Amino acid sequence: MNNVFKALNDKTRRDILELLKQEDMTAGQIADHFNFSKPTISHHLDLLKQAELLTSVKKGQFVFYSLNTTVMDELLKWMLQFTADTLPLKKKITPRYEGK
Amino acid sequence: MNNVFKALNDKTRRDILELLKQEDMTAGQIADHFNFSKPTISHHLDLLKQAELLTSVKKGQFVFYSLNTTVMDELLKWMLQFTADTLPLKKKITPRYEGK
DNA sequence: TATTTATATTGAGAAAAATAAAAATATATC
DNA sequence: GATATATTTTTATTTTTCTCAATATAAATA
Repeated sequence: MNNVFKALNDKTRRDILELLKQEDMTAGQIADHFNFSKPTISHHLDLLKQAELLTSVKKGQFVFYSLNTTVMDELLKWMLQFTADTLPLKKKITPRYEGK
Repeated sequence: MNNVFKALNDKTRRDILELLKQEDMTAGQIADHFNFSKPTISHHLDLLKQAELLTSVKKGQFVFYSLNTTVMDELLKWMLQFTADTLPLKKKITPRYEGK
């Protein structure tokens, strides 16, 4: 769980995800969209893979990256506990102390 | 947006959110749930506030913290673009290269 | 009123972790 | 063998996390 937030806690990595939303791409193609060196992008891709937000398949000399939506689905579930609709039973302590 | 992931990228801070899911609590009550010093928890609370995941109200000598669900709602929306259901139009490049 | 007690935050500094890039390495293609 | 693609390793810098000490503010009490 921690790995996911760590992976998402970076604009470049979120942009990579947005890129791959449209189509699968090679590491090189992805790197071409950014002003970072290829090793840097490679590192970002690695973090996204560690978080299982991406999968990769090697085809010859290329490595194709694809979105893996299952982790996002899990994250979504986690997040749903904190939405307004899911918290109607919440005890509100604060009002009790408002008298003073 | 970046602040939210930064704030969520820590187990302690996520645990704080889970605590406040049940009821509002003072900084001290929150700190009592962890094996960290009060200043440490205070810093975590500050980060959560910066990310607008929490609100705080001072009542006398106490500071009550509450969940703020609106940011989670926004995050949820962002995340929905990456779920399987939302990506049916995706161009799949990979298969094209599978021949070799 | 002055002083003590309770709650909470702020700031300084140290240890640990993350970030970015260059250089080196690995692997596949021509 | 030479070239292209991609990752790994190394290194320097920055950021994060944590605690201690000090500060701020409110409440209780002598």
